[in-house]
Amino acid sequence: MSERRDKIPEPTIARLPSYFRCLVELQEADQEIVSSEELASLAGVKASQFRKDLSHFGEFGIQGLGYPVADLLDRIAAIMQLDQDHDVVLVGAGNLGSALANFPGFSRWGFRIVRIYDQAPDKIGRRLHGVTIRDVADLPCPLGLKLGILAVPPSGARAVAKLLIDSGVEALLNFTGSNLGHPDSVVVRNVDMTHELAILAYHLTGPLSLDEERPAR
Amino acid sequence: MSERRDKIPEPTIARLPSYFRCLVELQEADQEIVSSEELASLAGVKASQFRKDLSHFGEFGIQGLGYPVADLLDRIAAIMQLDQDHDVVLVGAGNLGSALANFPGFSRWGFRIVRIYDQAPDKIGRRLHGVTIRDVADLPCPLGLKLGILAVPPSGARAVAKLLIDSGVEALLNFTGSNLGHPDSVVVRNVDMTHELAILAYHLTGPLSLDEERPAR
DNA sequence: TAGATTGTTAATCGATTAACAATC
DNA sequence: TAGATTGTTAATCGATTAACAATC
Repeated sequence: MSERRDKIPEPTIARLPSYFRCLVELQEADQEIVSSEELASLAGVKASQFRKDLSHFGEFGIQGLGYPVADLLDRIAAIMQLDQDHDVVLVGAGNLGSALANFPGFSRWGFRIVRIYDQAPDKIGRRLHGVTIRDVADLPCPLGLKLGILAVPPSGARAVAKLLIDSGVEALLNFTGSNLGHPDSVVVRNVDMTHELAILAYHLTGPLSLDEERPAR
Repeated sequence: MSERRDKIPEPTIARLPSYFRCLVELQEADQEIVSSEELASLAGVKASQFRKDLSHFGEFGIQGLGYPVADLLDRIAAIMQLDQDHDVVLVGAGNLGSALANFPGFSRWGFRIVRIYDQAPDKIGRRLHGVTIRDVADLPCPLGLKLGILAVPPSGARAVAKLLIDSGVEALLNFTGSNLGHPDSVVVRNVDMTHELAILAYHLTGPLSLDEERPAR
C-alpha cells in the first residue's frame, strides 16, 4: 500500500464505530477469534466490505484463521483514537443538551463533557451531570478543547459555532438542524432528527420497488 | 417523466429534507423564484445534483427562469408526505426520550408524539409534553401508528422494537445504538450519537497516515 | 499437507458531475 | 429573437462486491 497518506473513504470511516462495537461485544463474550464473515454479519455488511475497509489501514488477520478479537479491537480503537479519553464542550443546556450531558453512551466510549455553556440566566450556575453551566458569553479563547457539541436552537446556531471555532474547537457535532457554514479545517457531523423522521415518512408510502407490493397495514 | 414508483436512490431521498428546509426559508423571505444554482448553494450541493435529484420525481421548473418557490415547496412536501401530520409513538421516557418529546423541530414539521411508553413504574402515569406515559407492557396491538421512535437503553432495544413492529409500526427512528434486526418490510433509521462523536474523534488527527509509524504487527 | 480465510485485484454497480440540447 | 436555465444525457468518479491467489 502507498507510503503517502492514503485517502480513506468516508463510508469506511463511518463503519469503523460499528465494527468497534461488535468487537467489544465479542470480547465481552470471551470470543478470541472472529472471521470476517462473522463480524460482517454482526455489523450488517458484506464480509468483503469489512476486509476491504480494514485493508486501508494495514493487515489485521491471520490467513486461514481469522482475526484475534482483542488485537483487532485495540488496533481499531487506536485508529479511531478511542484508546484515549476525549474532553468535550457542550453548548446548549436545554432539554436536548441535558439529555446529551447525561448520555451514558458517551462516557462508555471515553467522551467526557467537561464544559457546558448556555445563554439563559436561569440555567447559568446550575449543574448538569456534575458540570456547572456557564454563560456562553464567558467562553474563553482559546478554550483548549477540540470537540464540541451544539445543542442550541437553530436561530443561534451559526453564531455559537463561530464562537466555538474561534476558540479552537476543531470538530463539531451539530444537533441544531442549521447549516453552520464552517471553514474546511473544521469537521462537522450533522445530526438532524427532524430530517430522519421526514425520511421515514417518505418511506411510509415511498417507492419500495417497481413491482413489489407494499405490505398491508 | 418518472412516476414515484421508480427506484429512487436513497442519497437523493436523504437530501430532500434539506431542500425542503431551504425552500421554507426562501418562502419566509418572500422570494418567489429560485434557480437551481441558488438553492443548491444554500443546501450545500452542486446545482446539477439538485436538478438530477428532482428529475426522479418529474419536472418542477421553468426553463430560462428557475423554480417557483411556493410550488416547488408544495410538491416536495407532497413527495415526502410532509403535507400532512404524522402521529408518532415514542418508547423510552428517560433523558433522551423526554428531550425528544419536547423537541420543537418535530412539531414544526408536522410530527406529533401522541403516545409515550416506558417500563419504569416511577415514570408511568407522569406526563411529558401533555402525553401520559404508559406501561410498555400495555402496548396495544394493533397500535394504529406507523412511525415509532426508540429511546430505550441498548439492552431493551431489540425486544421493544419487536413489540412495536408486531403492533404494526412500519418505520422506526432508532436512538438506542443497537442493531435491531428488523424485517425488510420495516424501515429503520439509526441515529447513533456515540458513533458520530467517534467519527469526529477519528478526524481530529486527520485520515491515518501510513508514514506515521504503524509497524505491521 | 489439506482446509480455511485473509488481503487484494478486478469487475460491477451506482452516484455525482459536466455538458448541452431543449425550451421558456 | 437573445438570454437564461432547465431537464437529461453521457462521462467521470468512487464505492461495493465477487473472485482468487497468497498463506497461515
